[in-house]
Formats: sequence, structure tokens, C-alpha cells
Amino acid sequence: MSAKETSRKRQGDKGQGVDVAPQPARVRTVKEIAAIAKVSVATVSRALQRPEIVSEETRRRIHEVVKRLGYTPNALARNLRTARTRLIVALLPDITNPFFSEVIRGIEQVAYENGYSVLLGETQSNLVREQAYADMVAARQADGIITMFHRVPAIPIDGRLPLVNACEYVKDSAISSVYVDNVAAASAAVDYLVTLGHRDIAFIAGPSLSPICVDREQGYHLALQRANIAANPALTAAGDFSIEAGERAVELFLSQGQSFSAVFCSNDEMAIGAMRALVSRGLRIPEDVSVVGFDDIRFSRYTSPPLTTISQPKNALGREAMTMLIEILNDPEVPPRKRVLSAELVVRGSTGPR
Amino acid sequence: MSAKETSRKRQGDKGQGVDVAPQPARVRTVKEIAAIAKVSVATVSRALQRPEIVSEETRRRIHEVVKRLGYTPNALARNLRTARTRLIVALLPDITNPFFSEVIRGIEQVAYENGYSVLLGETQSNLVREQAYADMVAARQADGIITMFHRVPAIPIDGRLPLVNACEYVKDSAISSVYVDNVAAASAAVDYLVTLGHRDIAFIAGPSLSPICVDREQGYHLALQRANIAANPALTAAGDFSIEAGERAVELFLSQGQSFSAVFCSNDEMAIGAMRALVSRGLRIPEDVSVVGFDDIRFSRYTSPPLTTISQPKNALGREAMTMLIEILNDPEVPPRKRVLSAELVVRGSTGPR
DNA sequence: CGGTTTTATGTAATCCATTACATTGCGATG
DNA sequence: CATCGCAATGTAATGGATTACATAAAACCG
Repeated sequence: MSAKETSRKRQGDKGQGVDVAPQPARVRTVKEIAAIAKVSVATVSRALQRPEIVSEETRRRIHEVVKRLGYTPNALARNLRTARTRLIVALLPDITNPFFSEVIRGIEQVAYENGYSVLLGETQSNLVREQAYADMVAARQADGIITMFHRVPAIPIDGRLPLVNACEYVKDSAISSVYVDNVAAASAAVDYLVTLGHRDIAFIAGPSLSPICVDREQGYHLALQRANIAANPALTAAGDFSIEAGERAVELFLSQGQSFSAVFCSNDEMAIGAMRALVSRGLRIPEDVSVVGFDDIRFSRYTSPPLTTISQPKNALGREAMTMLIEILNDPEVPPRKRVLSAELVVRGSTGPR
Repeated sequence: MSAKETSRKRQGDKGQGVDVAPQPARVRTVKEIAAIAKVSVATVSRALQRPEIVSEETRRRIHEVVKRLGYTPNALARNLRTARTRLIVALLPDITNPFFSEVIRGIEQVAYENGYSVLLGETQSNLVREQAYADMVAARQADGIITMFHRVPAIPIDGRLPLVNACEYVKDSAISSVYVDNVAAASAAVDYLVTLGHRDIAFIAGPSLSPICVDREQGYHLALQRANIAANPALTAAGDFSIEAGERAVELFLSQGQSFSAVFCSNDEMAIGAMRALVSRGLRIPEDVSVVGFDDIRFSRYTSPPLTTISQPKNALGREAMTMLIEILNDPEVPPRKRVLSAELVVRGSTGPR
């Protein structure tokens, strides 16, 4: 390219006469396009933004130049001027967790339908990272943010904040959230185990910092109460949503000599870990122990036996979250709200009669 | 806050005298900060960018105002002016695929060490989406891009392009890539099966558009050749990397009455599907059929039996990709290069002697 | 045909921060 | 004491688009 340039001492030889510029070859701007197309910058901008208000002839000419030179408007300049980016950031603690992927798909569908793009940020539950991404909104690099964990980063924007909390929720009523009724879902799962005749039902909890986990535990207790079963505290173990945590919990129960015929887990990954630990101890699923998970991630269909679990409406959660965010973006006056969806039990092979 | 505001009819009562402005409450700009701190905009900018060149006293005053008003500089304006964003976009076809998550972690580590932030884009192998994200670079919303699929979107930036292709590669030598030696890895996997005494080894291929899949297939054939085994074309099936594809492939082999004692799969998810199909037909793993995957995703450790697979250096792939991208960003002159890492076989329970 | 819209385009202000260059004040040096 | 250098700060240009407002030409109308 630079070789070509030096050899092009005599310019304007490529037809058209004088208007073939010296081809500065660097990055293009509206100005250049305007000069080459022999119109003003305003017209170029219009031809690109609202083609219908530019005359057929001019529009064609401008588009030809734009295409020929491979011009892409500088989005920073545009966004600076218009004070909007049409970008939203979706934050999730862990992209590995298949639960989120469908939620994201829901977010992206609605975003796309409304002319927004979605960028993902993985926070690894790290407060600093959560804040760093949230700052993008304050710094005007994104219009809004959807968070999928139980903390809400501060966004120092006066007026209300363009944030929706999805899948989780925080008590603060100023924060819009979309999530499922975890108490109802968890108790439905345990109800089902009770129906199957189980009475010694273990529970593997999730991180207790997260309100949804507290709710799931509450649902578990609620169902036991309804069935007049006294909860055995030794049959509840704390976990952190990982496969390993599920394994450890079961090891713990077994090593303590606890007897139980069913385990309800706060998420599918822990259920997978639990199943693994049970099998490695020679127990059969579901003949000896029934296992129920929560979330219905894609892999839960492929465990052996396939996992009975609570299926969250993942796509709907995402769609709803994005819809709410767009509402907020369009009208800062809309009050924050909590939207609660319902989840349903999916019975597969990991549960059976006692 | 708004309640407080309305009650603050008489302003300036909070000490300091006249300089406590009427609190315009809208978005802050350097100008406002400068006015309140009684300095010029240049000094404010300096106090924030290079504090050391501003006098102790002034710096303190400015920082106080910045903090008090919750001022965040407009990143669009900054990036526009400085022509860099310190943002890079990492594109992956499918966030569900656990293979990528570790790669991304590697990317983020190096990015962070160098002051960059990473935004993720899921393309779902959709050309339009790939291009849309890539356009962010052309539009100056991001400095560079790492792609994790086998197509390279066009980025109409004159000069070289700030793009690194990771995990996959394209033939084009103008594109920098980081990937593993798939031929060697695949043949090592098959060599191992041969060592175990297997001779009827089936192969489930990945998308043939992807060069790495072609390489894996080539590795398979290479190993067979080395062992003087004639390849049976009926024992090769096409797949698309999904669990379902693995199931279908095995169903196909079995329904055709093919006899085989081992299956080598182009990725772990297909291997999981294959195992599932084998088990549901009553075959035991590894007693009746050995299964080998590729990638070593997190779940492969938790299948039953645990999957023998090729472990890609996922973190290193990510780190290396980001390192290369930073090199390119720092010096546009560095020539593109292909970096090939090696992968190793991890033997677990899904393989056994014939 | 004069006057009023409408359509197409241009001029210049604007968005907000960064930074080159200019200015000021002060201590150091000869 | 004049001069120089340096430190601290200010002034104004700049980045690249969008768009309010202005203007010119064309279309319309009675």
C-alpha cells in the first residue's frame, strides 16, 4: 500500500478528473466522504441515517463512495453526540454455568428485536469486576446493564439506574428484577419426593448469601412441614453450586451414617456431583436414593439416569429482563418492579418410589 | 435524595459559601468539576489522568469534588479523542460450550494485566452476528478482537487488522492464530486405542468446514495407517459437535450392524452423546466399547465412566491469543503468525483393552 | 404570476474530554 | 539583578459525528 502510494506521484489519473483525491488511505471520516461525493457532511450523515430524506440521486452517489472506500462511521463520535450507544451489558458470574446461556439467548432475542446489541461480561463473582463493568454505563459506553447475581453494583447516574437484575433478586425495591418463585418451586420438588414415599430427604443448599438460595431452602422446609416431617438438620449441607460441593455433601452425609432415601439439591451441578458420589459408594439411583436438581441445565438430560429437576423458564427470564430494561431506557419514569415467573418440575429417571 | 433536594430551598448552607453550586443534578462534565474546583478543565483532566503532574493541593481539591459529585468521565469523549478504547471483544460461537470458558479466562488474565477489558459476544455461528461484532472494531468501539471459530470477519481498517483467531485457524497467512496441533493430538488418541488392542475404531467427525476438524480426521487416518489398519469408511460419521450428533452417529453405526470396539470423537460433547447411545443399547463402557473425546471439558471428568480425552491447553490458548493481540495493538508492524501449542491425552475410565 | 409550502442541501454549533501550546511565577544560576 | 529552567496552570484546538437552523430551489395554489 505504501509502495503504491509512493509510485503514485501523478495523481488523478484514474479517470473522473480532479475529484479523485490523493487517497490518504488512513481512516475515513464523514468529511472525506462528503468531499469526494461533493456534498456536505450533513448530507452524508443523513444519507446514512435517514436515507429517505435524501434525494435518490445524491443518496446513490454517497452510498457508492461509502462502499468504495469502506467507510464505517466512528461510533464513538456518534454515540457521544446522540448520548446513546444501543449497547447493553449482561453480567454473569460464570460463563461455564450452562444455566445462563439460555437466559442470555432470551436477552439477545429481545435486544435484537429492539435494535440493541449485547455484550457479555464474566465477573467470577468478583466485586471489583462487577463494578468495572457497571462503570461502563456511568461512562456512557453502554446504555444499560443486566446483572445475574445477587449484588447490585453502584451506578452513579443521577435519576434512576438502567439496571435489571435477572434470575436473582435483591431485597431493595428500587431494583427491577425478574426471577422465579423459588419457594414454590423448591417445595414442589420436595412435595413430589414426599408423594413418592420419601421421608428422609436431604438438602444440599447453595450460597446462603443469595436470596434465591434462602428461598429454595425455605421451600424445602415448607414442604417438609406440610408433610409433617420433622426436618433433620444433619441432612442439610451447605454448597457453592459446584459439582464438587455436591460430592462433598453426599460424602458428608454418608460418612456421618445418616440415612436418607432422597436428596434435593439447590442446583443441577450439585445434583450431578451428588449422583456421582452416590454411585461411587455403590448406591443405585433411583432405587436406593432419589436425586432432584434445580435449573434444568442442558447436561441434566444426559446424566445417567437423567436428572429430575426444576426447570426454570430460562429463555423467558432473559426476554423479560431485557424487556424491562428497554422500558426503563425508553422512559426513565417507569417505576422499578419485580417480576416473578414460575418454574416447573420435570420428572426424569433420577427419582423413584422409596 | 429527591426529598432532600426539595427541602434544600435555601442553598449554600452547607458551608463553603458561594461556591456550592445550585447542584444541577444532571450528568457531570469536566467543565462543571473545573468550575466547582476553581481550576481549568485541563487541570481536572490532568488530575485524573496523571495526578503526579498536578500540585498536591490542587489534586486533593479536585479529587474531593469528583468524589463528592460522583463524577465519571465520559469514556466516549475520551476514547474519541485518544483513539483507543482499551476494550477488546472476544467472539465465541456458543457460550454454552464449556470448552471456551477456560480459554476466555486465559484471555481475561492477560487482558487485565495489560489494562484491557474483555467483552464477550456469542455469535451462534451466525455470519451476520460475527460481522456485527467485528464492525465494532471498525467503528472504533473496541481496539481488537479475538475470534474462536473458523471464519474471519472482514474489518475494513486500512493497514493490518487487530484480530487473532484462537482455538481454530484459517489458512490465510495474514491472520494470526493460536491453536493446537490437532493432527498430532488426534493421532495420539487413536495410537492409544491401537495400543489397547483396538482395530475397529469408529470416528465421529466435527463440522468439515472447520480446518481443525479436518486435521483431527487426518490424525485419525494417520494413526490407522501407522498401525496398518485399513480405514473403514462406514465407521466414520459426520457430526456437528452436539451431544445429539454423538448419539445419532452411534445409532447409525449400530443400525448398520457395524462392528467396532472403540469410538474416537472430535469433541467431548459428541463423546458424551456416543456414550449415552451405547449405554442405552446395553453396551458397557469400556468393556464392550472404548470411547475417547477431544477438548477435556469440565464435564468429561464427571461422566460415568469418566471420559478419556485429549486435553487442550485451554488457558494457554487464551493467554497466548491475548498476548498476540496486544503485540499487534502495540505495534501494527508485527507480522501475523501462527502459534501451535500441543495437547495431551488424558486417560480416564472410558477406555480399556479390547 | 406572486406567494406559500415542501424538498434538498448547506453552515455551524454541539457532544465531552484530551492535550499542544502559551503563560505565569518562582527559585536557581552566573 | 537579569536570565533561564521548571513547575503549575490556563486557553483553545481537536477528535468525528449529529442536527438545529438557514437557505435555495422546486412545487403548488388561487
